[in-house]
Amino acid sequence: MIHLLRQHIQTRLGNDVSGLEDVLTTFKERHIKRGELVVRQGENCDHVYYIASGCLQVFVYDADVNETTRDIVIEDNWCADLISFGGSQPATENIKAVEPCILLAINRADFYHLMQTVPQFDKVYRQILEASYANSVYRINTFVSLSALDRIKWLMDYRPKLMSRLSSKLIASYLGISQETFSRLKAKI
Amino acid sequence: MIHLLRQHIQTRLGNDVSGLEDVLTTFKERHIKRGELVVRQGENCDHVYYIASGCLQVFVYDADVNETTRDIVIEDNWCADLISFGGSQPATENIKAVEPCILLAINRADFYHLMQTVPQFDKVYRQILEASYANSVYRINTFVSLSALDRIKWLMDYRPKLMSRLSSKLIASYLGISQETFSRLKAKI
DNA sequence: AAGGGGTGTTGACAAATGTCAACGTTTTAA
DNA sequence: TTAAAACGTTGACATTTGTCAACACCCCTT
Repeated sequence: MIHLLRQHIQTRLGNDVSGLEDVLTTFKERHIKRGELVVRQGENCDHVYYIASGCLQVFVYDADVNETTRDIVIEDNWCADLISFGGSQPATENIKAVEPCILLAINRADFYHLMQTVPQFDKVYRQILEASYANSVYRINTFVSLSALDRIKWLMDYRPKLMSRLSSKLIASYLGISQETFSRLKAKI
Repeated sequence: MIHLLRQHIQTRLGNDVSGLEDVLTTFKERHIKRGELVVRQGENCDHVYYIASGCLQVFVYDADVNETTRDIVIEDNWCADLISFGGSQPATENIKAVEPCILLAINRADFYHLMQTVPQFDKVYRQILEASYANSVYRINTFVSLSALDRIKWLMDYRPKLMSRLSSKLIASYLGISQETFSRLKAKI
C-alpha cells in the first residue's frame, strides 16, 4: 500500500522529492476491522495515519452518550487527533473505522525525526494541516449559516461520495441532526 | 506596536530567534476604524494580520443576507483568510473590525520571502495554522454535540471575555442562534 | 435639547427539529 | 441457517428555536 502514499506525496510535491523513500519506509501498515477504535478519548494520539483504503469517523460523545461526528475522512487523506499528536496531550476525540481500513501509520518520534532530516517532509505536514483547517472552516460555515435541509444539500453537492457509501445514522450525526429528521428531510429533496 | 509582536513570537519560540528583527520590520502598522472591512469576500486576501489591539469578526452572509460569524479573534492573535492567502484564491469570507483595531500586516510576497530566508519563521506560520485549526475543532464539536443553551454556557466557560465585551447580536451570530433566542436563554442561566 | 438609528428584551405565534414508539428490513454473529 | 441486533422509516407529539412586532433604552449626531 506504500505506493499509494508515494503517489499522494508526489502529486503534491513533485516527482523529485529528496528523501522520499526514507519517508515511506518509516510508515507501518495497519489493518483495522470495521468498528475498531484507532484513537480513544483520553489516551495519547501518538501516530498520524494516512488512509490507504477505508473510512474513519472522528467523534465525541454528547451529554446523552450519543456519538457526535466532528469529521469523516476517506482514503487518500490524513487523519489523527493533531492537537493531541502535536502537543503530546490526551486526545479529546475518538477515531473509529467505519469501514475496514488499511492505514499507514507514523509515530511521533519518527515524525519529528523526518521533520528535521528530510527538508521536504515539513511541507507534507503543513499540507495536512492546511487541508484539515480548510475543511473545518467550510464545516463551521455550514453550521452557522445553513438550516438542516441546506446542510444536507451542501453535503450532496460537495461530498456526494459520503452520502452513498455511509449509513444514514452516521451522516445524520455528521450533520448535527437526529436520524429521524435526516430521514424525513431526505424525502423532501 | 511592534513590541507586542516581538513578545508574542519570543513567548513561543524563545528569546534567541535569529532574524527576528528582520521579521518585525517587514510588518506594517494599520489602524482600522470600528465597522471597517479588512477583507472582503470575493477579493484576494493577500495579507496576514497580527492583532495588536482590538477585535475582528470573520463572517459570511446566509441566504437572507444576515452576517453569520465563523470566528471572532481578539488581540494577540492572528487573523486572515488563510485559504485565500495560501492559495491566492478569492476570499470566501469577510473580516470586519468590530472594535477600533491596530493591526500589524505582512503581505504575501514578504511572507514567503521570510519563509525562505528566516529558518524560524515557518514555525511561526505553523503555530498560526495549528492554533486556528485547534480552535475550529472545538468549535465544530460545540455545534454537533451541544444545544444552544449549552453552547452559551460553553462560551461563558471558555471565552468569557467575549461575552462581556461584544454585543449580544454578534455573540448570537457566533453561536449560530437568533438574537432573541440568545436573549431568552441568557435569562435562564 | 431633540430626533434617529441601532440594540436588547419580551410576547405571540409559526416553523423546525427532537423524542419516543412501532414496525419491517437488513446486517451481524453464533 | 437462524436468531438477535442494528438500521431506516413513519406517526404522534413535545420541545426548541425562529420570526415578526412592539417598545424601552442608549448612543450618536445635529
